[in-house]
Amino acid sequence: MTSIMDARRIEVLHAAAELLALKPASSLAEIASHAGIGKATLHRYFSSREDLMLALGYQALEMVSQAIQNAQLDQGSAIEALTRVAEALVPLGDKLHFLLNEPTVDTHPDFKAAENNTLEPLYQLVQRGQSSGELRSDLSPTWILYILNYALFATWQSVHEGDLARREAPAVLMTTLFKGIATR
Amino acid sequence: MTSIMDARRIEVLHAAAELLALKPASSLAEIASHAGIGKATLHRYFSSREDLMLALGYQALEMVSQAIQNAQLDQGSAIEALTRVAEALVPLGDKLHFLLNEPTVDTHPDFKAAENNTLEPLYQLVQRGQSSGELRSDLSPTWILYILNYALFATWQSVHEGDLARREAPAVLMTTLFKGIATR
DNA sequence: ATCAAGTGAGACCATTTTATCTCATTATTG
DNA sequence: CAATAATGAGATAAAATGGTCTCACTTGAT
Repeated sequence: MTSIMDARRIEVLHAAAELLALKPASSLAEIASHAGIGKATLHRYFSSREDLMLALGYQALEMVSQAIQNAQLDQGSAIEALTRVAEALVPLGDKLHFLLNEPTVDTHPDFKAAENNTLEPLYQLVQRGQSSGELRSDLSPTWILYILNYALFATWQSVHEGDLARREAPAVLMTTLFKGIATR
Repeated sequence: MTSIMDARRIEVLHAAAELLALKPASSLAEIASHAGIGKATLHRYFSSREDLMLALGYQALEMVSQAIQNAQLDQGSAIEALTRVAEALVPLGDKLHFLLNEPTVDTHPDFKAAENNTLEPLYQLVQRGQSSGELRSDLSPTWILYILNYALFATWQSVHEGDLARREAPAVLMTTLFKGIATR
């Protein structure tokens, strides 16, 4: 009973994320319509807009978490591991895009903590890269994660805008991130 | 008469940009209040919300344009020139931040053109850097401008969040951008 | 000092959006 | 097949917001 509802909720969340990526100011009516359900049903799943947004946020975190697990961060060099995560994350742009803009989500107290929690493995990966000498040690891990995050957004936007081919996007992202834009 | 009103308008715009950077969904009442004026007066300056947002966008472009002119892009190496622009742009974070999220502004037809227009010198600077061999030629200038833009946002956010000292922000930004996060 | 212009506070209306509720219809389950 | 649960469409209320207007008050120019 709840399991089937959970499955349905997830479908709705994906539809919502998809629409919000295109139009961040979508109303609940639009979201329901885009998900192929009625307003009433949407409210049965998520009691308020904030509730929906929060669920959306946690779902996004869950997807990132999955990507991180699949990437097997402890295998191979730190750079290889980072590349694997990035490659897994780039296609998720649509579903993660709203995380940047939506104030509802990142002002919520618990959410920040959850976010830090799921990003923790990445943090440790960066530290491993610094210890092994692969990554610059004169940059703080926090800053490196920041720039990784925003570079991902740049990639998504660029692909969405048509300035960057989807196939080569991850490679361009990684070489830019690792080697920079200057010739050595 | 109009000149004094123009001056007042500009003050209001700065206050509005400041507030919107903190809370992108601010109502007109909040904006007016934060600017220290009444709702009615705000409407006397800007006849509608869209009007205000657009003025905000053009003001932001104007500030960027000024920064570009002051940076004397044709002087010295491309890297030096880029560094000068970035240093000028970093402190303007608050005023430019909303440019990323606000749909009102970047969907407007004329605005995109104006934006491309004021960014044109930067585009040429990047091309100069590629010709002189300072910047990688296997990256498209468009992509380089994208990543520069988002790296700036990362810097603003990072400074705002307290993770990066304002003084060293430009240097960190530029070395990350030019040399990347990997050890050569 | 006087007069005109501009301003602020808030009432007011129209519109949009969230949220609740009802009810007929459809699925589901036993 | 029958009973029960879930759904969709829409009516409705409640809240928020954009935009207009009035009016008393301040400011500044003459």
